Amino acid sequence: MDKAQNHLQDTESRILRAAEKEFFEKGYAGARTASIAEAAGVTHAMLHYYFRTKDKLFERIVSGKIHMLADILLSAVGDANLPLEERIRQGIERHFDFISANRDLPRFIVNEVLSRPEQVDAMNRNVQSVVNEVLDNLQQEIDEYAAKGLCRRVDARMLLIDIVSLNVFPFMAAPIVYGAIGSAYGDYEEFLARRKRENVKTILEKLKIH
Amino acid sequence: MDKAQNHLQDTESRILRAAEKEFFEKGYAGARTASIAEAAGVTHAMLHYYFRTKDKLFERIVSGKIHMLADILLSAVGDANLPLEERIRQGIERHFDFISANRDLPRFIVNEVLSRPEQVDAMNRNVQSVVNEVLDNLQQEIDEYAAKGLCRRVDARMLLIDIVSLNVFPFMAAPIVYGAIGSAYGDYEEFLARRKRENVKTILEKLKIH
DNA sequence: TTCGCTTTTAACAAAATTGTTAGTCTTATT
DNA sequence: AATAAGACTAACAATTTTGTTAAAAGCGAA
Repeated sequence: MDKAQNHLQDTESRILRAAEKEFFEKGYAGARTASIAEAAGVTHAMLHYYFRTKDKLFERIVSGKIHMLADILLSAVGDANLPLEERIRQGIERHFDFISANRDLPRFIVNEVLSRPEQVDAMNRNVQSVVNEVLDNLQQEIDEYAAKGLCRRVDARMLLIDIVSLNVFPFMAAPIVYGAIGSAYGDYEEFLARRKRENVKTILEKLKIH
Repeated sequence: MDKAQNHLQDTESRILRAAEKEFFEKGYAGARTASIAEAAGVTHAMLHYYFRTKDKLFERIVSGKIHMLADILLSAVGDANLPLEERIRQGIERHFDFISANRDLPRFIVNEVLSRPEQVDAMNRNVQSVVNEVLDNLQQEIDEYAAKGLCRRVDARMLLIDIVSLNVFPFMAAPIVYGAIGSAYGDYEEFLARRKRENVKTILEKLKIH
């Protein structure tokens, strides 16, 4: 061990965990450094000792989350040996499951990251190349299938926006979407399972030749 | 006139306009009453004179916006004489145009309203009855068409969630969606026009019998 | 004009919030 | 054990932010 280890977890990571929770729930402006320290079970000054300022602590959280986004995009690409339809189904489901496992991440990104132009730039720089690569491959595969008459020649970029929109929005607006409509399908988890199937169906329908 | 009219606009509405802008841009926690007063061109104390507290001013803005949501839903219902497909197309387009004309409204609602449970309840109470009425009518019409073999028997509730998701998400996440993908289609307005057509197509595809 | 009401101002008060600092405690190493 | 480095605490300072208040100014009606 290159560091002294405290009983349960070291102070720095306790602060980070508490900070993530606070920033996710209240946003940057609404978050209080004192609340973070209290939730982490440390004195207020420790937060400044480890991270200097509220801003630097926030940046640290954000940069971790931005990396998650690139990761999930790549991991959703899936197995190149599968037939196109199956790959797309798998991609949609993996993306949906990721959002489901990180339910307040989209709102955090949209609210806190997108309102800071510098971070939008950083994010686009990080994401754009991998997105374009994924999209170019997908488009090529769609075109090949279409040439053989196996699917329609749809636009891969539009398809990606469709998928992300369908998967993400119901989580972001969950209290209204479920409150006003979704509750007709049972409890929240049942509703989500239904949405997941529906989204796969919606997207595959666009590809299918009838 | 029952009130003295100042040169351009009375103080109260100038504060309201400035407040809406500030709350939309920075959220409740990030908004500063001093900035609002300055932007409105009045002294800081006037804000408290007219609205007592920052909170009451915020509630006033929110309640106006919640009413807009119910209105657009109803106005998107459209002309009952049109054939089903045309009505749905019109509904999607009207909804899209409304969001396009109020581009930061969705983010405001999701960020600021959905994080306050009392307001979510208020909103659901306001919206739920009209949503259910609209949905019941739509479902009935879909079923009639389906019985005649004119369309597929799709679930109206799922369809509504699809429409709202497809229309709203690209606006909420505009900086990434356009920055990473959309810019391939030209300028932002061109991209939006393309998205609008694409969304109509996606939804109608779900209904179509091939 | 004078009276009474609303609107506006400037200064102030109270609380909250971020950040600092001087000094103490702990711990590993020699 | 002595030392030095890092971890930690408590108290404090500076600023920001919301909200108040007492008095002044504006304005219509009697």
